[in-house]
Amino acid sequence: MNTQPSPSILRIALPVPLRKTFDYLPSAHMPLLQVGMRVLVPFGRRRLVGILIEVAQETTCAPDKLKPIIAVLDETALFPPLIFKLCLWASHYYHYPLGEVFSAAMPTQLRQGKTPKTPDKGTIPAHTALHLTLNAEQDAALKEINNAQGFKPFLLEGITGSGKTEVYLQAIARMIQQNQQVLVLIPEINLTPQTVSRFTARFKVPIVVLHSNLGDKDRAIAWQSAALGIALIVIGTRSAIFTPLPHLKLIIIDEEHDLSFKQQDGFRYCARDLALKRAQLEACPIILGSATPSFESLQNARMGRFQHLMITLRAGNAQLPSFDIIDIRKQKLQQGLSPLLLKKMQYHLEQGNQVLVFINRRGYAPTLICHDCGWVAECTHCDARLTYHKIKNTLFCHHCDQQTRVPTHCVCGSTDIVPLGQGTQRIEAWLNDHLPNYKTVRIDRDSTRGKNKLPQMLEAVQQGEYQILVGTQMLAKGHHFPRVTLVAILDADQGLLSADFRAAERLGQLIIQVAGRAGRASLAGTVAIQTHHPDHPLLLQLIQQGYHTFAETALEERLQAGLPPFSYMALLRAESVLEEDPITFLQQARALISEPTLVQILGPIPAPMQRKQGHYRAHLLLQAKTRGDLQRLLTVWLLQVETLTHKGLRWSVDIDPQSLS
DNA sequence: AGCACGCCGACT
DNA sequence: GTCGGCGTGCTC
Repeated sequence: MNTQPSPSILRIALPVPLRKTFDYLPSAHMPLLQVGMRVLVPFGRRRLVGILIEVAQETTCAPDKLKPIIAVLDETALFPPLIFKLCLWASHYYHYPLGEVFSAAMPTQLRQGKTPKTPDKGTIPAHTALHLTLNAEQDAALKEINNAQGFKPFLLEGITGSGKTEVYLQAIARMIQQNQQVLVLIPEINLTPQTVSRFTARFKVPIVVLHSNLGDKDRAIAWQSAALGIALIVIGTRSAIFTPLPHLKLIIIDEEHDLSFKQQDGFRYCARDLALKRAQLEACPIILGSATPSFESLQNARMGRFQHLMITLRAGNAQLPSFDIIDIRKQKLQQGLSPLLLKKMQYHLEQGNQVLVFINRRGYAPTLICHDCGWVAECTHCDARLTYHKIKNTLFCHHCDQQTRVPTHCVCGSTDIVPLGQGTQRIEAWLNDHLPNYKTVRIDRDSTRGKNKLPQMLEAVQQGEYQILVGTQMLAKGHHFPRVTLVAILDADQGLLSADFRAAERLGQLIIQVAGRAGRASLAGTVAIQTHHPDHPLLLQLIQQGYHTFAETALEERLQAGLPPFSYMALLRAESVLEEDPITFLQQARALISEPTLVQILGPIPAPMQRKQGHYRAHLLLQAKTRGDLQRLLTVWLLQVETLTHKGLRWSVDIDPQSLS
């Protein structure tokens, strides 16, 4: 196509799943234009809000196709240059259409073209700066952070209870004294109340919180308050990484290993990685904090790309928990609990302490089976068994939320249909029956649904209303149970045996995180781990030498196997209601790659759970020794993949996939 | 992704 | 004769 000279061309990124921008003409009365402004444009029969990318002098588009824009929606760029650059970078890195990246980067109301309201200035009372005394390690870490000039990433590895938060707080205090802004990213909504109250109690400065439960209106106001420099501290989940902050001088990623920093659909960005890019653009320090750092971050620290700060002592006089491996081979288990574990539980309960029972499976039983013929209840939309929930006497699919009545008869005519395996509900019920003198509370997604349910339950636990806590992952995240002296991990084997190369890393993180709930204050804690593999070397290393040594060994295995973080992956995912289509599509996509290439291509293969929510899924995995090799291939290849048309087929690229399912 | 246009089956 | 199924194709 010829390049046509033209007076002025407005290049616009639009929220459509196309890897291109669209050119428009200015309208009659045009205010001063800035890149990063929102504009309203005609697009087919619709009107869309887009972002001005460039004012160009020429276009490859046929002149008769060009339409004038309808309106300019901002007086100044909604995306200041730095966030603009971050979005451009993210679009390239994650191979996601630029207009959709911008769309994801702003609050819903602004996406809809509404004008942001100017928030109140907010009163800024004098700082309070009542700090706790730091121990030598905390103090050394803080000094390093305070001395940082320009872009500088820190990995703050501190065991649970070591007072990482106090280090953050004092680093923040210094920034806000100078009227600078700080961005704090946290993993989960559940953590928000505790973290926020800890910050608000300490700092008498405007703080805004950005999380998914915020209404559209409140979110837009909070965002604007940050963008105008009114809020000095911004605490948010994943998407807060895109908030403009004119005086940003420090970024903190708390629990940096947490998977929720990676968006698992659509624009599959990792907020932790974007935060590193942002800190680089902002030329400011960034702290990645965790008791159980991701292997990626540990490797970055080993390579000297991150400065590694370690806190190995617990704050105060709190003692570290001790670990007990319970060999459950040949043991007679009662609802997954071994006699030895029960004995331990009873002992701790008799001492007047609390016990936490961790099982990563909600519901009553993960399977419902016919005792006469072996039939099991399966989801009609997924390749998965249905989980029996006794409380609602219903079968649920945990992958698509399908809900089914519990059958009274099997197809074979038998009425002997029984639950198989254990979930939180079953353990809870069994403990209520067998330890009736102690009150059990169940904490999982089902029991904590509803506003304030979780905080209320946690409060009741603190008050000592319950002696036994049964729950899932939720229990591993951030909440402190000072009176818990025994943590029981009912089944460590799944993590040891899984085919996923990240399973060991996840298990190590989980065990250490759950263990961190116990043994606070002056009460020593014990962690009991039930397993059929009591001699597993990684498990032994984890409990005998700690997470760090465990991770070093596991990283060595990754190196030998050429797996991340020693190689880089991209996953092309495809799904369709037709069984053959995803594989066919991926075969065609693969054929578009001119081999030989430095990128290793694996597949296509059916996804681990081939059918999910009525869709058949398949994967094509790309792996390379360097990011550059992978990125170069993706950039040209995906434009070709985009031209493949398949009715009803949906595909997406996942850069640095965290889960290969 | 929307939202058209477009060409084949059962309804007033 | 029309309403409507979703297959294909375009959007500056």
